[in-house]
Amino acid sequence: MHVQGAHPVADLGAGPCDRPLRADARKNRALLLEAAEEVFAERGLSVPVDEVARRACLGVGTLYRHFPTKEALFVAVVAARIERLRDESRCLIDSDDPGAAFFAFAERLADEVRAKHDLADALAEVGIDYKAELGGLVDEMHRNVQALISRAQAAGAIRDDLSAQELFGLIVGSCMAAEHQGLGTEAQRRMLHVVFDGVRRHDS
Amino acid sequence: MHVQGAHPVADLGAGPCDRPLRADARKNRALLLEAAEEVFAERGLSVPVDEVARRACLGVGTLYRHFPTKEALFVAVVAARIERLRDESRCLIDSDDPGAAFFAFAERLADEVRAKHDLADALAEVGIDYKAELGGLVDEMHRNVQALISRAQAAGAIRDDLSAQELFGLIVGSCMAAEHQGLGTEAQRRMLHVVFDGVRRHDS
Amino acid sequence: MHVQGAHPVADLGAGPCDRPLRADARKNRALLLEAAEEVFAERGLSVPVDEVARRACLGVGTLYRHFPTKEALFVAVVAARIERLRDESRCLIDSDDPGAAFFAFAERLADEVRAKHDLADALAEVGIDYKAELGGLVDEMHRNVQALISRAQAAGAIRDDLSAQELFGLIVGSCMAAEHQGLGTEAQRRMLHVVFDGVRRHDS
Amino acid sequence: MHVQGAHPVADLGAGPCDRPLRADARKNRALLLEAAEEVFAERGLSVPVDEVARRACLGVGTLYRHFPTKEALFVAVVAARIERLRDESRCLIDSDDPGAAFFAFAERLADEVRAKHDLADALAEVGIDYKAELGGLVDEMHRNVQALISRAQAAGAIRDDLSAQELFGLIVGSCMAAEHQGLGTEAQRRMLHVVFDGVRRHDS
DNA sequence: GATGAATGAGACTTCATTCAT
DNA sequence: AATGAATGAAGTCTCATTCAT
Repeated sequence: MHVQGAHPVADLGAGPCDRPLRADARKNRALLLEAAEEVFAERGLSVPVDEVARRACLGVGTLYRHFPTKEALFVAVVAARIERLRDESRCLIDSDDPGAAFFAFAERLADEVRAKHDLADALAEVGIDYKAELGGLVDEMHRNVQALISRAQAAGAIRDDLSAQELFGLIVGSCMAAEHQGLGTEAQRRMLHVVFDGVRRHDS
Repeated sequence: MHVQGAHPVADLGAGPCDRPLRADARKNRALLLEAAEEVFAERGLSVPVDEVARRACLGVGTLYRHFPTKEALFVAVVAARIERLRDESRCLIDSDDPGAAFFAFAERLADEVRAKHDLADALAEVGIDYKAELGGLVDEMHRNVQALISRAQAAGAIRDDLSAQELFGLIVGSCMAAEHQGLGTEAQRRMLHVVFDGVRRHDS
Repeated sequence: MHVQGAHPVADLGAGPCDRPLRADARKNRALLLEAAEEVFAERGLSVPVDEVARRACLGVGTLYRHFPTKEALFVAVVAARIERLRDESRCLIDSDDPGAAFFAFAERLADEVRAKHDLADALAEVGIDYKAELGGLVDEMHRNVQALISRAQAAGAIRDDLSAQELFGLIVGSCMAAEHQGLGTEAQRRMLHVVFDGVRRHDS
Repeated sequence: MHVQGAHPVADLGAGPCDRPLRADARKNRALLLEAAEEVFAERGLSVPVDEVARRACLGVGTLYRHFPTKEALFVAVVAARIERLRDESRCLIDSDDPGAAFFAFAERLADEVRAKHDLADALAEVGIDYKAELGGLVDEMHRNVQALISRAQAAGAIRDDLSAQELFGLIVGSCMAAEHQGLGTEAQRRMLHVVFDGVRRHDS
């Protein structure tokens, strides 16, 4: 899933550390990130940090050694997800079928959002608060997605007036709402297809 | 706790009440609801209740006399909004142009959601948590909207596979996401039109 | 002990409140201040605020309603003491025997400091951090003391090169140190008299 | 815990050690003491131990190997300073001019205290808490200072009712207070001279 | 009925100390 | 012996809710 080298999760929020983290520390960091992702997804951003620590079977202190703030932890969770999407979008850019590539990514984005409502909040809030902190990561992903869009538009597969931001808004928003309303998979699928149909080129 | 008929949470001056509150009490209740709507819209659901009381120029005690719980206050705010939408949808049902009526309501819903992010959360969460508490109110509104949809479908204006819930999800979701991302009015408008295009009948 | 009207303790840190505090609230505020004075004196500034609250037989919440911050509480304690000294110094200004008045105040200051080592810290720190917060209070007291000094100097009772600040430093410092070293009353008295002798006019 | 002779806490390179630490260990111990002295002086006793370790470019673990407790580290810092003063006072005892020797030491003590507010706290608290732990060190210094005082008294240079403890109290206290009040060097000098004048023999 | 003071559980965060590497 | 990651008790502060005035 991680396409290129090293420790892609660790390069955000950890600051510039000369030597890589010790083996156990890296494992714990990953445990914490995983636990946080789960817990935030299950119970929203208002869960106490102690809960995250407990889920990771670690002390709060450890959590705070890795993430100096609850917000930092959250940002790191979001960053990990954005990284995944960035990498996946990059892989799709060179596809032979730009339309298919576009919709594949859109589906993938929807998958990621579904059942993970904090990413929804997160991506939604990224545009406002976290853009600074997530640095170029969001921009990179946006550039990739914009490329997917442009190529799909050039191929005549989708409408011309659509930006990456709007695409994110539509998909994230619909999934988020669907989930909050407790709609079943079927209804979610229909909603997504309404969006897809809206995105497709019309001759109206 | 609810003593008399119908939808006791919502009657803030709309319909005639079986045993009406004293004049000043009713005024205070209205003040509180108004303040709560404002404050929740501005700062989200996490504002302290004291803030709501202060905005209404009343003591917390008074607030708690009218609403036994912060949640109850919130439900009442949501209820008031749903009532408005219910009434507006009812008025549109008998329109001569079902397609136009449908889109008019959809625009109206989007207006209501825009810049009121708590209603977004609220409507979104209604499907899950508050359905019970909001009693038939949501159902009524849904029935009205379903009627709008059916008539628009019969008139060939919109696609056949669309339920009221999905419509809500799409509109609420896109507005909510647009707002959170800080997108401008123009982008929001484009997103909404993507949804509208998706909702329209296609011959694909 | 309070020379002029009303509630001299409450007019610091409470902000401008139109109507005076309710009777019980004022009582509790006083209880808290008293408890804080005691507890700080006994165990230094590092006591948990909970301890202060417990001593006052009140909840922490109440403490925080009256003093928004641990520091604010501390400032209020200091303020109460400075008020006392300000008032006492004012009373001594018009004495017929400026030298005696000066030494009387100096003794009084020493009494206040002795066995209250937080005032020591407090007065000491006033010059740096709290000057802003204690507003004119410290200045008022300093002006009074400066007047005492000037009159005593004019009367030839004390040396010419002495400012109020230095006087405070000498007295507070010696008492504080004496107390910390666990010196007995006798030694403290001797130290104070060394200072007094140093302060007196010499013909050297 | 203290295995061999005399004043085991203080031997950081001063005297010959019965079973000397390995060269690097001794260097680390010295680094830590130096760092602690600096850091405590700059930021007070409340600095985290990690800060001391970082300043010494060592791990906390190393710190704890040398000093079993934060308090132990602090005691060691104080001990080092007291040793210096002890040695200096010893050198002055045989001076030809006991009065000058006395005031020289007093100035020296003031220098040591000035701008090192932890020694102030430390020396002040020595009398209470650390006396036991610092073993005979303080006593030795006190004996030396007492000798200085006695000789100066015999020479008629200073008043007869002055003990070493009181001298310390006066000097430490005035410097400490001066520093806390943020008084400039000039005011500090004046305060010290008031004390000196008080200490001198008067024929009053 | 209205007021706002009181309450205290619980949130986030720090830091002295221990222990695996 | 050195390192720095882990620990968790304890501290400050918030806020939903109750209750005396």
